[in-house]
Amino acid sequence: MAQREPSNGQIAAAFDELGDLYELDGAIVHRVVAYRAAAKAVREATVSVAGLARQGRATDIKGIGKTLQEKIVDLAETGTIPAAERLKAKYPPGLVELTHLPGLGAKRARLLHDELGVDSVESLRAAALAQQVRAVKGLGPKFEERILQVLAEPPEDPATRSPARVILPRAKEIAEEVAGALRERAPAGSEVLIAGSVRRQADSVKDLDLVATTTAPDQLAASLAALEQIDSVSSAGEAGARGLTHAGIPVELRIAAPPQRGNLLQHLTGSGAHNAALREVAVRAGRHISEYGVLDDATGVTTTCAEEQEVYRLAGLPYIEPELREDRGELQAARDGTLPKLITLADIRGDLHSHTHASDGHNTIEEMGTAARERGYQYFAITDHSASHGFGNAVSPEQLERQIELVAEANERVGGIELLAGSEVNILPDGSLDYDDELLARLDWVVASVHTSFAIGERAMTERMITAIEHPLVDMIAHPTGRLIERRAPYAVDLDAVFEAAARTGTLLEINGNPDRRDLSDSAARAAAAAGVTIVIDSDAHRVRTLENMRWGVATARRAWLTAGQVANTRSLAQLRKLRKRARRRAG
DNA sequence: GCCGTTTTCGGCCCGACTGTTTTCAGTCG
Repeated sequence: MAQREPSNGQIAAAFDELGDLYELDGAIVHRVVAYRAAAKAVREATVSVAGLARQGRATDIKGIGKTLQEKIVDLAETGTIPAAERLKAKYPPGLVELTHLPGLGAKRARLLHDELGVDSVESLRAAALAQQVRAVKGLGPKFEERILQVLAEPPEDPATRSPARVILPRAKEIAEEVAGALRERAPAGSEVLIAGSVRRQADSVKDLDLVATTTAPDQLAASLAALEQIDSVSSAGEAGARGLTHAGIPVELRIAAPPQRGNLLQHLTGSGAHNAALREVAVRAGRHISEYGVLDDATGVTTTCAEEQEVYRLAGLPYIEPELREDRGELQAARDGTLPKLITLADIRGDLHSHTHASDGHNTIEEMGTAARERGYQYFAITDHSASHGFGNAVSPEQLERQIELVAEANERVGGIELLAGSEVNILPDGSLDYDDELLARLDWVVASVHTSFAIGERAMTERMITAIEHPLVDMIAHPTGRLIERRAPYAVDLDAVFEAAARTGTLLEINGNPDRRDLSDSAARAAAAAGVTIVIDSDAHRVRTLENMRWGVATARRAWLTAGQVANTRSLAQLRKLRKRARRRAG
């Protein structure tokens, strides 16, 4: 193959762009929506969609049909999509950019183009300043003013439309502060609940959604402006209020009468795609779901629901957990009765990835072990970095031997929990490890992971990972894709091949609970489990406080549809030990 | 352009807000 395969990100971007172009061209909205849905599906895919398309299997992905599969093949073989080239010749790139401005969409961009020859941010600004925009039929002075305001907005380029997303713990913390402050100001009996992507426990969040029930809606909505977390409020009434935190995160507060609490909570929890799909299911059953109730076609009666369960029941479905509401097959599973019983934090019986001040952690073995015991764990692995970590405080082989003794001593002193002597060993670029086998064989728990040389290319990285996975003494691979949420993309690696090797060898793959990582991701962990891989959820704690990160790993596991049975560290230590490769080998 | 407990054709959520309108179109979530 002469040409490098387009990445999933590149394919998704091409579909988003093609959607924008078709929208400018006046295509029916469903076609445009189909492109955007396909872009999202490709972006979430864990394997090379270009590779799938070449084999004719991209249509297995929901949202990709024969036409889009052909376009992916075109993109892979020629570097472009003919339809996109044709449309790009028709509409200048600046025009597409205009459709991303707030308040402007395809229709108005096209109108400005046809009437005034506007084809860029610059020419739009000039037309608005010359008061030509207000003269266009259908537009007016208010719209023109708004345009100038939008174009003047510092500091970001208004055309990039990329509001910073906040990782989940930060978003959750602010949401809880705002909700708590609202509760304090609300009359007795009021309720303030967190909805939206925070409730779905997404990797990151772009706005905060709150649902309140109260007897004094005007008063509650007005009180949002008075909160110390809130910078400004753009609207407030009995239906709710919208504001901006000092960190620039939009907050939407919606208020319902108590009997409609379930309808509004369901609506505002989303996701948008889940709600749209749920409402389609309901329509087929002759019902119409909105945030106000469920309208029955046959009787003309709208039923309100105090609880979300009731909304789903009226759609003919069992309750669906918030973490599953991403339109990733949950409605089908609900109908078929195959929704998983999701793992919870309470199912976790041990943590198998942690650091002490022997490497880059901040507490002693004893402090970490005691804190783990206080969390109710039965076992806890100390896995400091190996010799070639490269970020200081590397543990030499001699130091690791000493560490094994220290863990054994701490185990005596702490009591009530089994401390395991382990290591997080570097996977070198050729797939080898940086301790010798004799030393590794003495450890209770061997974690291997990549910390250097991320950009060696997909083939080399895949071979590197598989070599480590096939190592008989490696129990688990930590943070298998190296991603950092909102900061660093996963390194190029063939996850299908990694999952196959892990399943074949009985090597466990981690969901790392560090909220910047959550690696494997939800969709990758789901694919891994489907491939027969057993998952471990860890905190990767570097101090006592971050043992708490286990919860973000569990959140990702829930979004990955995982049950307790698919996660190794929900088992007793005796059962966990039987899972280890070396035990399986002995058992034959 | 996708998809199938009605379907290989004919559908494809629901409502708020804004600004332009005189009954609605466009945009947004």
